[in-house]
Order: sequence, then structure tokens, then C-alpha cells
Amino acid sequence: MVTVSSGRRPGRPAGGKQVVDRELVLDAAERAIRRDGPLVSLEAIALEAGVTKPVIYARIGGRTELSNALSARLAERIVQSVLSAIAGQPVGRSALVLFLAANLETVAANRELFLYATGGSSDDSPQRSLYLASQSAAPLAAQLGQWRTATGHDPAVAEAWSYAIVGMLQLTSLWWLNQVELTAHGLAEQLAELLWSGLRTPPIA
Amino acid sequence: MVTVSSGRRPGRPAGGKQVVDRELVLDAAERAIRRDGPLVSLEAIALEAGVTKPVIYARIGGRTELSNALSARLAERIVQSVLSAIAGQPVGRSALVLFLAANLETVAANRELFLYATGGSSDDSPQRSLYLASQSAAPLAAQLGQWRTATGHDPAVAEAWSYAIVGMLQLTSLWWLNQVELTAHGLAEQLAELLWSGLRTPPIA
DNA sequence: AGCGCATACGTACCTACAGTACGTTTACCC
DNA sequence: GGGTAAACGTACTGTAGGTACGTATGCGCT
Repeated sequence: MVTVSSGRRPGRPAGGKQVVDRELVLDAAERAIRRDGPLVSLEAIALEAGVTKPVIYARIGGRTELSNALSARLAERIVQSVLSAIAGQPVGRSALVLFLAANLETVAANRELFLYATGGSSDDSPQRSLYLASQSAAPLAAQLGQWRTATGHDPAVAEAWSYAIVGMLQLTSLWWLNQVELTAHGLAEQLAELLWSGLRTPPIA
Repeated sequence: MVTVSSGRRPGRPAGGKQVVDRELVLDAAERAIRRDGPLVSLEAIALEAGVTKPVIYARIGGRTELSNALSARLAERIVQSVLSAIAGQPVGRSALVLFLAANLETVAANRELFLYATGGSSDDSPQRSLYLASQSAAPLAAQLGQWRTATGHDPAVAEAWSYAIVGMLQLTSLWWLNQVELTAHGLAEQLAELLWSGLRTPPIA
């Protein structure tokens, strides 16, 4: 591909202000990902933002940081959505369903971004995947630990359990997004059944 | 980097036999990954195998297929390890612990390969991640469905549950590999507690 | 007002790597 | 013994991440 000319001439732009700030770059990156899939190039993102690559590097700092920033965005959307879904609800199975459904719906609403975040780039993505997961897992672990203590149980399992639940949601979402024969609520019910009651369901007989 | 000269001259090798076959290429790829991390180049793998890139393409067929083949290898090792661990065991919590521990131990024994398989490359890795997961999830779903039916429950949840369990193990493994303050058996116990009894643990009081 | 320095860019380049066209050597078969 | 197929390395192309450098504008200082 020929080098993209951005239509502007070199030099500081008239007005003395930055043409785009960090948030606008991330917005452009999201649009580019939605349009071109998880494999977008930095140049395509820069073009979408109306600037050139060095500006991306000045605002964000390379492909790794871009991936981290976008993953953090998605994680925060999920956390916010989940928090508002279970606000005021007593701990219990129905709250768990709300938690799971809110998570699934947010993922579906940010489909391309989710696919990008879960392994789209070429970086040390195991590390990033873990980083993304920890953003969701950390608040969950805090809640879980607190609840375990309140009900008289050992809170030591909270961290492992939170990663377990986040991992369960991650892969299940990926699977779900490629099959769609199930509503978010339907899948949330199935997962809630496993998480709340466990495999140890006694025989009907 | 300069083009790697492999020491051999062009032309069909004396003896008329292939210098390396598909399995040897995959072995070399594993060694290269163990040595250089998940970001190894195809050239480095070719060098490790003692051949050049076009041979890799002839045997395997590009980066995507290489990733798939390596992921399939890991998946099969995990499945085999798990099957031999629970062979002859009655369904129950202790069998679940064995299942989880065998899974974790195999992942730990193939650390670099696992990191490579869970997002190391630059391809459509969401698809590959799902492909890898399905290799573990499919047999699990069959067992789960069978067991659900045998105990008089709806087997429709089996597929979602199997992906849930595999995803749980995937992310938990990733987290565990970066912290190591827990034995495989210890973590397996914590996960078994969640999976077997669920969150609905009644208050002690 | 005019001069210098910091700021905010785009252009053009370098490098690395996936993927491929082509030539070269050996084996096999009639 | 000659021709074809198999097996392989060399050398190239395209693309994408990352960077050095030149250029135009704003701002403070004299």
C-alpha cells in the first residue's frame, strides 16, 4: 500500500491545539475495528482518526498500549453494566442471573471489540488477556471474599473463583457469539444453574 | 535479519527421502517456542527444524495451520492426561478433583505451548482459541450430557457447561502460571468446590 | 515588533516477517 | 540413458509496526 497522505501539510496545525486527543484516537480505533475486524492496521486506525501513525504513538504509545487501552475500555463497560444490573439486589440466584446476562449483553453489544480484546493482536497477548481479565476479576473477587466471610466461609477461594467465573464467561461468550441460537438470558440461566447449584445435582429418582 | 542459510545446497537431498516430516516440524516448533517464547518467527522454527520456510509451508501450510496443529497437540495431551486420570473413577467430587488437577498439571508441563496456544499468534485467534477449546469441550460435553440423562436431568445444558468449564480452566491456568503460590492440587480443590457444590453454600450459622 | 524555542504535525524511511516464484539437484521409471 | 517428478534452498515481494527528521505554527521574552 502507498503511504497514506492525510491531506494536511506538515507542521503545527493552525489554532495551536491538538487535532485529536487520546480519547478520540480510541474512538477511531473502535470504529476501525468494527469496520475492518480485529486485524486492523495502525495506519487504518490513524486514517480513521484523521491523523498519521506518529500521532498514535504520541497519544497512546504503540500497538501493545493501544490493545491495553481498548481492553480496559471494554472491561470498564462490562463492570459498569454489571454493577448497575445487580444494584440493590440481594445476593442470590436471581442476582447471579442478572450479573451473567448483563455481562453477555455487553459483550454482544461490543462484539468486534470483544473479539479484538480476546486475542486479536500479535503482542504478548496472554499477558494482555490476563490483564483484561483481572480488571473484571478484581472487583468480583472483593465482593466474593466479603460475601464468603459474611456467610461464615473461607474467603481464600475468592480470587481463584473470580478468575474462574470470568474465564467461564469469556469462553462461553466467544462460543455463544458464533452460534446464536440462545438468548443472553437463556445462556445466563444455564450458567447460573451451574454456578449456583454446582454439578452435584442429586438424581431425580 | 539476514536470510538464514541452512547450510545445505538447493536441490533434492541425497537419499531421496524427505529431510523432515510433519511431526518433526511440529517438534521443532515446540522447541523454538520453549526457547524463544510465543512470538517465534517461522524462520526461527524453520532454522530449528534444519530446513527453510517453504518446507514449513509444504508440510504444515502457513502460520494459521501451524497454530492450529500445535493447539490440537496440546488439546490432545490434555484430553489424554485427563482421561487416564479419571479412568475407572465413579462420577463424583473426587473424580472432579482428579480431572482438574490433571488438566492443570498438563498445562504446567507445557507452559510455553499453552501460552502460545492461548493467543500467541497474530491470526484470527478468537477463532483458533475457540477451535482449541472445542477439542477439549466436545468430549466433555458428551460425558456431561450422558451423565445428566442418567441422573434424570435435562442434558441440554451440557454444551454450554462444557465450554464454561474449559473456559474456567483456561483463564485460571493463565492466572495460576503467573503467580505460583498454589499447588495444582490445591487449585484443583478450590475449583472443584465451586464446580461441585456451587456458590449456594448455606451459611454456617 | 521581532527573534528564538517549544509544540504539534506529516513525510519518508527502516526493519521484520509472512508468504511465494523460481532455479537447482537428486531419484525414479521407461 | 534420457525425461519427468519430487524435494529443496535462494531470493524476492508485500505489508505492517516503529522511528528519524523536516516543517509549520504558537508563545514568551526582549
